[in-house]
Amino acid sequence: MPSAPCSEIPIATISGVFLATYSAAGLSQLDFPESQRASRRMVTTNIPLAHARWHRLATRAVQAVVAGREVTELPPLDLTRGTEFQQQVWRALQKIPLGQTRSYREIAEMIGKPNAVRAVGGACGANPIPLLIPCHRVLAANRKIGGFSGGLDRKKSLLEREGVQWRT
DNA sequence: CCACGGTGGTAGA
DNA sequence: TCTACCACCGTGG
Repeated sequence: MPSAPCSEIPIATISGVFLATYSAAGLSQLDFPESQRASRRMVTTNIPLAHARWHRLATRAVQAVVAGREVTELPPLDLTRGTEFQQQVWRALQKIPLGQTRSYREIAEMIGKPNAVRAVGGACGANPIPLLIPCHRVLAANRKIGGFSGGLDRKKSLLEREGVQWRT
């Protein structure tokens, strides 16, 4: 029995070609078009049926977020690569509705660690599935843009499409 | 250990 | 408002 390999499959959007990675448990990673990983992508052949099914959902979901539309259905997300703390943060991020934002402090409070504010920032930066785990909807407490590992320009355009305002 | 963040709150100019 | 300074805490080396 071959151990289940990961599939890497591109997702074409109006903002470039992302790269989705699937494990046996679900979507495990999403890379930005300009990332090394996305540009060096190998074409995965013999894609398992489960991965193909998840990919259809992931494709629609990524295209929706990029366009500022509501996500209807997500594939299962495999977050097991993260630490316990990171997984808590990532789950909290998933609760932020389209068009809304939270501060790093509010996320820290949501997971019951009100003082772990900076660590929350770190966990956001380690988010393996940006867009679908909407770390772009986290702003600084003063309502300024904050940071974004995928590039601030991308964060800004995502927020713009969702109709979110921030302070310059 | 130590150093480093996608922070936040305070103080003073 | 802007700057400087520091407490805070999870990660990775």
